Amino acid sequence: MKELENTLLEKQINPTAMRLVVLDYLLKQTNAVSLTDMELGLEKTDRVTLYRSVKTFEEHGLVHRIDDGTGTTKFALCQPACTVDGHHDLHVHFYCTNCSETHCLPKTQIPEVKLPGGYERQETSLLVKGLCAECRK
Amino acid sequence: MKELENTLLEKQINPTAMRLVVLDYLLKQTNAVSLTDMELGLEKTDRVTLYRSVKTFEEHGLVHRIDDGTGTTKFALCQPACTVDGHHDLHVHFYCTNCSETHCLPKTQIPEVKLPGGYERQETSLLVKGLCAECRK
DNA sequence: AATAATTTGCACTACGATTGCAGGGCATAC
DNA sequence: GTATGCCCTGCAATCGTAGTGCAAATTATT
Ligand SMILES: [Mn+2]
Ligand SMILES: [Mn+2]
Ligand SMILES: [Zn+2]
Ligand SMILES: [Zn+2]
Repeated sequence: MKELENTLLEKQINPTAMRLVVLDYLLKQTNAVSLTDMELGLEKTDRVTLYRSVKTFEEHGLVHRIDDGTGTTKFALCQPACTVDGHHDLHVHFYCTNCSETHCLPKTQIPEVKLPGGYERQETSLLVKGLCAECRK
Repeated sequence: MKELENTLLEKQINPTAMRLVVLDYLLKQTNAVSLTDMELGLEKTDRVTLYRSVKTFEEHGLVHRIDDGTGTTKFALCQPACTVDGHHDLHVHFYCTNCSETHCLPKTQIPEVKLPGGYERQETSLLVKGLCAECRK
């Protein structure tokens, strides 16, 4: 698992046992996951440690947090462009109202929004709710 | 205060004393407000009653809820276009990272987003975080 | 006024997010 | 090899918001 270790090192994250496990888990997901998802998906993990692990990941540009309107924060791995300097990938997120899954749509970028005079943008997030491809079949 | 009463009646909301007070409060706000804001801004109110009042308002197209990423839901009055059939105003919301205020930007509509094949949209929300006009001065 | 329907207030529950702190692991210095 | 310090982990506990159940109060209907 040198691969995993290098991923962390590249983002200047100390590759501890716990963090390697968390990264491994995240790499296997196709949807954004909550802390509870991780807790259930991993053996013998403490919720708070998970919480702090993903927080560290987030601060180093390895994962991004997603607010899908459910009240439970979800997390997903970032595109390579993201660094410790910030998250530089402005893609749309999708929440399926049927299966309750949250997806990143990395190929769907958030369009430019022209703000009224005086406002200064720092971050933008766009969430679409609806039916995912699976649930529409 | 026939005015207030009519506003409620137009949306087919029973104009109780409590609801008139809540509507009056909302009309005076320039920002979106949380339940706690209302609770503090009004005398002698029960949080749960407020909760249910705005819920009713929301269901009848009088207010809309705003998720500004803080974890605390905010509420604001709708544009006239909204009815009991649904909220028909897709404007951008803005959260100021300095003063922590949340604004509706009714003149800034959410642009079209083309979803990948198979996805079906039901709702769209767009949140911009940054500095508001006041805080940038 | 009596009755029925709706609304309100209080108590209590649920749950995710977050903190404090003590103990464990690890690297480095001596 | 042992001591020192720093980072990481796990547990307990707290916080804050959302939400429910039910009885009492209010409002509408007859
Ligand atoms: Mn994403
Ligand atoms: Mn709004
Ligand atoms: Zn789905
Ligand atoms: Zn501001």
